[in-house]
Amino acid sequence: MSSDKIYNIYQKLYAAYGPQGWWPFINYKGVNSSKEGNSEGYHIGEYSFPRSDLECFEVCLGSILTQNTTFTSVVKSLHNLKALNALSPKAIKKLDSDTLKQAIRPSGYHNQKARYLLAFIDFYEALEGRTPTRDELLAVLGIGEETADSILLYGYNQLEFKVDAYTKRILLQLGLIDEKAKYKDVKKLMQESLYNSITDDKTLLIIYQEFHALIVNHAKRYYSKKPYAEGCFLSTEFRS
DNA sequence: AACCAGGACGTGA
DNA sequence: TCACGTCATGGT
Repeated sequence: MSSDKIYNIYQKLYAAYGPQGWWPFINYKGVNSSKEGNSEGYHIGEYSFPRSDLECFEVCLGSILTQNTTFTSVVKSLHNLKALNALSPKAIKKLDSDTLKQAIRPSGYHNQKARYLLAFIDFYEALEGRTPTRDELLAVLGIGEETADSILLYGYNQLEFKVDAYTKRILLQLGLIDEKAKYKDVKKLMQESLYNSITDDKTLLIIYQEFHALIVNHAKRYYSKKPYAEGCFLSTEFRS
């Protein structure tokens, strides 16, 4: 049954790569923060994040900035904002438009992402610390399904599985979904499968957070350049 | 030098 | 609904 396959995939990825320590925070310096391919920000094996409203907001910032871009580019943008002392909602709002655009330029789409950030900040401030619903997030300009789930999963510790292009690509390769599978279809498969395997919500949350990170880690190695799945240990086991 | 990156929106069928 | 063009910089 495919529920078992999904959890089995998680176990194999975890066995191969270990805990990933997402979401990365630019001000976090832990003993385990020197993760392969990344130099900072990851809190491997620690799950009490975000530790403040500012860290929650940083997840939101990063989730928007990382749209269709690598996170290393986002880190540059976040450092630019930090240099402007503008990692808070109020401080970003005070920046003049061109300064903001220049700061986030490394992550691409700086014109529309600047608008997205400002739109989100208005929304975020109106929350006054409350956890947003998924529908509320989706109503904000610039927040689609993946970004909403990213914010909820890593910024607010909500049980919302984050599906990205890599997730679809791997599941398609393994024959667990078809090409026309939509975001909600893939999310439903992941969540229902994991729910059948894990009953404890706290454990489930950690798995949601680690699983997506593990998928990205694995996909960067074997699902970035075609032909996909070359050398992928999942592909040789699950397909057939 | 083409291709892809931790996507979302606007438009017209 | 859905397919398609657009948005932009940076790395391989």
